[in-house]
Amino acid sequence: MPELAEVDYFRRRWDAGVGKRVTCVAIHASARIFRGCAVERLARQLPEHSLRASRAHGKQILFEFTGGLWLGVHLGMTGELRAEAADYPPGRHDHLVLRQKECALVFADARMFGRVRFDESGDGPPAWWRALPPALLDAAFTEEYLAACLARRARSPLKAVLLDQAIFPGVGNWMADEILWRLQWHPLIPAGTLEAAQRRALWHEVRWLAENALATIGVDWGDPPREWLYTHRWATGNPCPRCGGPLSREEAAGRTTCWCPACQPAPGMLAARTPGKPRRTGHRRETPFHRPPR
DNA sequence: ATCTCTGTTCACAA
DNA sequence: GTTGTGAACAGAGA
Repeated sequence: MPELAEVDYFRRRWDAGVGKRVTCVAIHASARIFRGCAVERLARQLPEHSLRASRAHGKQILFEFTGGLWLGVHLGMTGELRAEAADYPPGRHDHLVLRQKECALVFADARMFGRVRFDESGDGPPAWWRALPPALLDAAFTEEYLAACLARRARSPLKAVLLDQAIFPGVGNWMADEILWRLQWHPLIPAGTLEAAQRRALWHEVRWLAENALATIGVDWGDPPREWLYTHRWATGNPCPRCGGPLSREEAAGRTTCWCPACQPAPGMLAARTPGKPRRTGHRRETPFHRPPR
């Protein structure tokens, strides 16, 4: 479920516990989400320490505690973070519960593709966090950097490259499809065929979508504007919000991919075209739609 | 019963 | 070194 904006939404669910002390920790110690994690250390060290702050980077989340303790969270496919009442009784999939006097911070994950890390790296974030590539909205995510990444994956379909977390941290299946649809490029065009102007258009589109997804989904789990592909991409044959033609859904780069055959012609027929000005539709959300998490 | 899914990793092939 | 494929992980919902 979670991509960049959803991840940030879930990260903020735990803001309820910032500045507050952890009294005890409840854990499903053998749950798969703790693979490679020092669970016993986590359960022993966290109590009596306070949650200080959190940050997100793509699909990764990092919680900082006093005492130089760090909790890393990846939500996988079905992970979620919630703040519940202090006396909340953990459910079957609530694998990690940090109890505080005021509330209970819960990490739940039915399928357990997610992951929890625990580090005692002191003042600075753990090594794995510092090794993350430039975030999409970071100043280091430059057009030149992007060009170098595309060159390295020149023969891969662009859809596959967009899903590469080492290049586009936080982009998942729906964001990749949204970006391609907005650019009117077919998902299978090779990343190396983009010309300079097209690489620039891609750079702009990626940043635009990251910002605007954070501003809609990231804030309150609201649906993105109807002008986006997002709300239409779930069923084959739904009308393309740009041209009204039927949308296609097929597997590409190992994932179900939705695109408009009319707006995004196949690679053999027409190479990726350069849009004049990047489209700027859907800035505002006309019909606020609030859906509770889960 | 069967299929799908907003993710990642690993083994293996070319 | 790059790229593609399939399996595996594990559960819920249609």
